[in-house]
Amino acid sequence: MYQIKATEGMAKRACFETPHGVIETPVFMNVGTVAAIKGAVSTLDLKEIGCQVELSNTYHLHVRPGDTVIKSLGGLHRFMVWDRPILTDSGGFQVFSLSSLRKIKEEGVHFQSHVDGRKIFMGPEESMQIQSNLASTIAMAFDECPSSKADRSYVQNSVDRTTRWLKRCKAEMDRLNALPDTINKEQMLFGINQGAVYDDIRIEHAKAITELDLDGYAIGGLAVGETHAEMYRVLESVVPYLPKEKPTYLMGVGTPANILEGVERGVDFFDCVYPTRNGRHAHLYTAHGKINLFNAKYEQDMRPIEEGCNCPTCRTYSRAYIRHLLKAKEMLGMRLCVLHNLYFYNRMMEEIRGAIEEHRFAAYKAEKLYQMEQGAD
RNA sequence: GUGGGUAUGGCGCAGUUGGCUAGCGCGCCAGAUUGUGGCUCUGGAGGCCGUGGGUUCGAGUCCCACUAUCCACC
Repeated sequence: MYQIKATEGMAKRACFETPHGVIETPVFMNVGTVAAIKGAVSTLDLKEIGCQVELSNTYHLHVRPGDTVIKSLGGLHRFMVWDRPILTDSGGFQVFSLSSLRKIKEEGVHFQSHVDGRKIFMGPEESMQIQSNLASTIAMAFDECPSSKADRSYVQNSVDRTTRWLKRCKAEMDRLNALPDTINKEQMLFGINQGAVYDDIRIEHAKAITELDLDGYAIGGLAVGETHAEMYRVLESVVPYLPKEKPTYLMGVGTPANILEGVERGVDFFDCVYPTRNGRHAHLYTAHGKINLFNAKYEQDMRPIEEGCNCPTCRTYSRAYIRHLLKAKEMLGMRLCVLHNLYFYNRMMEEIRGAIEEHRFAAYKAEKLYQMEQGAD
């Protein structure tokens, strides 16, 4: 059940009810691919920094420890001790990101495991079965994410196949949810729109997938090499063709600025590896832009990462100390940085929700972008 | 004390029978990174080749002395 509480232009402030609790949108989902937020961050930490939804990956968990193992242990929620919503990505993106290790066919994709090299086959049915075993709150459809450089005919063929795959996903999900030994019989399914930067292909695809009446719709295949202008244009073209009574999810995006632009164009869900990956590599987000703690100028800087930030890291430690930890490759350094970055993202989403509720999102966005462009010291 | 080895950017090393603006790894400095392979990639700074002399058109490369350091022996 998706309920809109306020709107401002295309921007929406809504509540999305799930079997694992309500998701307040717009929301940023914290990425924990292998059922772990990289950087020694626990699910207890996630609660402290305001995470609503955790995101894990079908392909990675299938390879290790195995979805049947997780099912026998009671599902992903119990396994990682997280009682809030979990969204599992379908493995479709790995068709793109592990492109040197796979072959795409009509029935599905043959992978070579990145861990031990063994052969793995994943098609729509397999992806749904794995996600059902993981018992995540929201399962993503198994799709192909074509390269932003792919030519028109390749993209058209790929998108047509993704539509056929989606129908198989839906049928398999319905079948699995009806089985007696399925852990989460209310598992939801989101479809994924593709079409690279070809607006007309995107729109036709959006029309085709919305006929299936799924629980939500994602826009995939963006932020994979195209320009920001192209990404925003595609959003403006496609979002109007997605149902307004369902959540819209922009996959893999993005920077704080990307998120503000996405919210303005009607997106409810976001996820991105930036706060975690950049945190591990000393890139920290602040209201005044990104800082690189590896820079020598922070060697004796006793200020917190961000003045006024209420995250566990900024309440306690200095830039100088964290820089030292990172330089010494101490795990604590990564952990403190990832905590700060995730807190930053989650807090920004909270501010965005408040701004839309009070119909001042446009002003909030302009102010936020202006501040970030000023640069931090 | 004797014999032998080694001295090249912060550290560890390459530098062919002497020949163009002396390289490499790590580190350092800076930048990239968008449904995560704890990565990866891209730039940059930094060396009068231990010191002094010699041979030569030309020496990091050859010769002599000195200094430092390592190993073995007394």
